[in-house]
Amino acid sequence: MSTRRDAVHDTLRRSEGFRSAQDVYAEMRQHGAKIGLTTVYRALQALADGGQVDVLRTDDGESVYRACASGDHHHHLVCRRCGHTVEVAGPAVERWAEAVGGEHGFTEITHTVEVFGTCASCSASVRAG
Amino acid sequence: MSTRRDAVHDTLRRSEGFRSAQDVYAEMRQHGAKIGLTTVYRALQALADGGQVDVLRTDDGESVYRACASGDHHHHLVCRRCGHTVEVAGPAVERWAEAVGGEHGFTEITHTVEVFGTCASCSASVRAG
DNA sequence: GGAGATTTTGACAACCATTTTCATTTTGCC
DNA sequence: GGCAAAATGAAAATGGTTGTCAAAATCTCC
Repeated sequence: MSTRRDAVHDTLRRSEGFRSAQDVYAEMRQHGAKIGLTTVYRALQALADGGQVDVLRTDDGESVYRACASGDHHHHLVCRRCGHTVEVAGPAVERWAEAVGGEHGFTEITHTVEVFGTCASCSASVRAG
Repeated sequence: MSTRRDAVHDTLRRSEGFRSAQDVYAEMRQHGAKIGLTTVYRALQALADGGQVDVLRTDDGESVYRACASGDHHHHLVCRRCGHTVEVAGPAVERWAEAVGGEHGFTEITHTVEVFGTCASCSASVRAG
């Protein structure tokens, strides 16, 4: 029903890595879109609730969003310099989390796993400095 | 040097799970401590920087702290109901993170891994109603 | 096509954890 | 004691996010 939500989703899809709400808002305005910050937040939240985008928190507490290729459960390998993100599957980690939880009598196990690093091209440009 | 920082550290040590800064502050005041919120934040930050407490972010963006028994790298199994926390080691996860990063040409790999669940006593009390 | 109900939108204000500011107090040192 | 440096904390500022509410867009039934 909402063109706005789709517009937000599209903007996200065009991005390489995770983007903040403010960021998405700024970009959309720059491209001439008539949309309010409130609506961007609402759209992002709706998309996240519907599982159409992934959310994570930066170190400084900002929520960042990404339209992922895979709808299945997966994790992220994020370049801490340029934000470039690779989706990775980790069956070993899933099993480990379940096992660890089970050992201690925990049920309804969920987990958060994110991997950060410096991607190849960023470490190259740092060396070129 | 600072009695304040120790007091904050002690308060944290007496707690079972992760506590927010506001939380620690409230508790200290309740016990008659003369301390300001600013100082609690500063102490917590210093302790975190020094690796004496672990930090993580709740879903709603609040920072929560915990004085952990182990100074070594470890992860947490947190009860999402009562906050009860178990420290767990996960050599398999460490290796997995390194491997995944390496495969994609990433260097200086770090990772965040947290496991959530409902602990045995909480699921028992839920069943009991 | 249109009146009225319903939903969506967005400018603005409110929230709230966290940080900054800065004047005061405490501490370390001689 | 006296003085400089560090620590403290009350109050104000910050900033991402959420709530409010009136205007605008959309739907619905006739």
